[in-house]
Amino acid sequence: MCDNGLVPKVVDHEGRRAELAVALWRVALRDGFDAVTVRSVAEESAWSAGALRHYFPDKTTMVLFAIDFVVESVRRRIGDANAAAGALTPQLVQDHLEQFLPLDDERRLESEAWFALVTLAHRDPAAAERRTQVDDLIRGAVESAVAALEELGALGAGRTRAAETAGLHALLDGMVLQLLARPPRLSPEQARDMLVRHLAELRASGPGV
Amino acid sequence: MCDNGLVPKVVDHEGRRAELAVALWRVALRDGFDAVTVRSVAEESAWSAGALRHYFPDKTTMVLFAIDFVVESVRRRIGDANAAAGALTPQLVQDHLEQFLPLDDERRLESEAWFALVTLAHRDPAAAERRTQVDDLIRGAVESAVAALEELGALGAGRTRAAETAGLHALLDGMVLQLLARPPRLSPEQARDMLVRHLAELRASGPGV
DNA sequence: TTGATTATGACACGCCTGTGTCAAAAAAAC
DNA sequence: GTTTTTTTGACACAGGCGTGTCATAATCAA
Repeated sequence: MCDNGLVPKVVDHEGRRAELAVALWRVALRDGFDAVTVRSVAEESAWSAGALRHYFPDKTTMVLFAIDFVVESVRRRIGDANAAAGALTPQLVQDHLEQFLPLDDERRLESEAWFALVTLAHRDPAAAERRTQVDDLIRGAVESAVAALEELGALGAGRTRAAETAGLHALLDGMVLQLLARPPRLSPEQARDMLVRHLAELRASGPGV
Repeated sequence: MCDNGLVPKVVDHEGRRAELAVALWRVALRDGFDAVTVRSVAEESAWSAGALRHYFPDKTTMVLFAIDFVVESVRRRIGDANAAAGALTPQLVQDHLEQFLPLDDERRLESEAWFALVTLAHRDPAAAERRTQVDDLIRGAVESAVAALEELGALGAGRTRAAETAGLHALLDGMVLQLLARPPRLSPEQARDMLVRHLAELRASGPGV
């Protein structure tokens, strides 16, 4: 393309995409996910609608990128926390699991993104596949939390890692849903309490032992 | 209007509305809730789009009616089961709670309706109010289940009705979400097991006792 | 049969959507 | 300044949406 040595204007495509993703989530959180259109994101980001097409071939790609963008930030945060973690303690496990609950603005955005993905997955096969990946990510984090409890000797007799992971995962999903509801059906304090109680529960022997 | 004693043609409005609601859910289950439009419901019900306006002033009213239609059928089914119930047993409590899980086609429709309501409530205040009512209905049913366990002496020491109700409600919501996922993250058998285990858990003493 | 009254549904209007097109602006090497 | 390439964004198009309008069909008492 540049056989003659001329160098064209270059822009940071990835950076621009990230900027657009942020604008998209601003719209989604303010006006609801259905208000996310090519035009609304364009206006929010102060660019023209046509310009968006130079970074995303279509709307679906844009939305999925925005979702991946958030998922990646969650992954990074969790990774950082793991790296910075000192001695394994029950409190650490609790903190680890709380990363998936919308207990502050940052995590509320992430939970909203998760919910948007769940909704989207209901009609779009591509989004459904993405949802499975995200669910696997959460499932893995929950499983490692349960494994940590086991290592700490905080997993009661008669409890299997698989069963407790599945149960805890379902509980977390439900809690997110109720924390996200407007008006909220669960306060952050109640949610934390619920998690504390559940982890304490896992300390005792399982049912039928 | 009928001063001269003439009686115009009469139709069963409520029956027609019910028929349209059924058609709406057929569309929603087959093509996704976003495929529900005035035109698609009209085609599904083999009526003209304009005809629908004679039974619902607008689309929102139609959708909310369809949701209420399902909620009412749930309420009726639960009420019938309660009336027909014999002696209070743990199995009865289990059955009662399973009514809220999408374990067969009928209850899958109901759960889909619930999920559609949750989604809708995210953007529409009227739907949000409806969602609160439905959540209260579920919450009440869960609470009465916990109360039944207490009566049966199947609620361990150190467990409060409020806390266990909230926890069980969140767990159920999460289970529904995972049962509804495609591909399902939870099989009906796993879901039933999870519920059995949770109820058995409630039999034991609570954490910290 | 007739006439009053409602039920019905075809049609069109305006809006918003995603998405192509294409001329103009911008940037960097010469 | 000139030239070449990429970036940019205004514009238009087709399609689907919710929702009004209004002539026609259907119904039943007289």
